[in-house]
Amino acid sequence: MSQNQQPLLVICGPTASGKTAWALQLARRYPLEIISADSRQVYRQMDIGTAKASAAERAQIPHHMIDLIDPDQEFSVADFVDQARPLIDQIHQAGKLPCVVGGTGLYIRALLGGLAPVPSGDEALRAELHQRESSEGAGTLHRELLQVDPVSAAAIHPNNLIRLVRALEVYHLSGQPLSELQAGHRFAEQPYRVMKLAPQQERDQLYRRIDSRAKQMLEEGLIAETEWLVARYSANLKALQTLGYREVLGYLARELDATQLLETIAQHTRQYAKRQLTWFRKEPEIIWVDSLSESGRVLRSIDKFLLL
RNA sequence: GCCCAGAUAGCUCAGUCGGUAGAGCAGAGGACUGAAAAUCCUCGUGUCGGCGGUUCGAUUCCGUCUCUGGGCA
Repeated sequence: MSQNQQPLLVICGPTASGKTAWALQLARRYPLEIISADSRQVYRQMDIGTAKASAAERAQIPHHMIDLIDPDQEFSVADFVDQARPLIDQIHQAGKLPCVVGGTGLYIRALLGGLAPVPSGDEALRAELHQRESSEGAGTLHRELLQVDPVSAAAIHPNNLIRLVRALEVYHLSGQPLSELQAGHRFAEQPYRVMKLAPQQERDQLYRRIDSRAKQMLEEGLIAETEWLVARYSANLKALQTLGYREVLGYLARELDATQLLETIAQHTRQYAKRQLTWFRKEPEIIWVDSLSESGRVLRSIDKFLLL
C-alpha cells in the first residue's frame, strides 16, 4: 500500500507568512496545482478579507478548493476532505504535483490522516443543546456529557460550549460516545507520501506583515465587501464571524472608528497567527525554513522527495 | 491666577472604614477529530505621581509641589 502512495507537497504556517509566494515560486520549477487548505476561502464573495490569490495568480497556476459555496451555506472539515481527495487524485493522474497550501491546521491534519467515523453536524440539535445550557444554567451540558461520555467530559472544559455541544451531538446521533469513536483512529490514515514545509520567521517580522496586510485589506475595500454581504444576506451570517469581517461589523455599528478598526483587525489577526503557530509547532515533520532560495538546499530536497 | 476633579499593571479603571492591591483589554504560553480565521484554558509586584507630616504602620488621612482634565476670571 505505502509503495503506491503518491507524493503530496504541503505548505502550511500562520497567516501572512508568505505561503502563497512560496507556492508561486515552486510552480516555476514543478508542474504544480494548488489545493487551498483554508476554511474561509471556500466562500464566494469573500475575497478581500480572506486574502485569496489574485486572478492573475490563479491564471498562472490552477487553484482548487476556493469559491466552493455561498456565504450562507455550511461547510466543515469533512466536506473539505471529501472534496479535496478526489481532486488530488485527478491531479496525480494528470501527471502533475498537488500542493496543499493553507493555514487551517485541522483541515490539513484531516486530509492527511483522515477523520474518525462520526456523524456530521446537526444544526437543529446544536441549537437545542445551546438552548438547554442557557435555560438550565451553566454546567448543564458538561454534567450531561459526564454521564454519557466521561472521557470526553474530562477533556473538554465546561466553558467550551462548542466542543461540549459537538460531543453530545455525536452521542445523541450515534448512540456512541465521541471518545470511543475516536479511539484507535488518531489520524492514522496515510493516503499520501508527504513533505511539509513552513515559512519560518521572527515573530516581529510576521506581526509587521500582518499589520500591513490589514491596512491593505481596508484600502482594497473590505468595508464595502462586508456591507455588500450584509445587504445580500444578513449581519448574523456565521461566515461574517470571520476575522476582519467581524471587526468591520463593529465599525458599521459605530462601536469602532476607522483607526480602531485597523488596529483591532491587526491585533486579532496577530492573535490568530499565534494560535496557528501553537498548532503547527506541535505538528510532526514540518520543515521550517527561512526562504526557499537557501542556496537551493530546500529545492534539492524537494527534488529528492519527488524522485522516490 | 482662582476653584473643582483626577493621578494605582503596557492601556482603561476598581479598591484598600490605615496592615503595601485587583478586574477587563493588551502580551506570553497552551488545548483542539464534521462551527476550526471558530471555541476554550493558564499566567498579574506594580517606587498605588514627587516630597514632607500624623501614626507602631500610609497607596489609603493631612499639607505641599508637579502634571492632566473641566470650570471661573
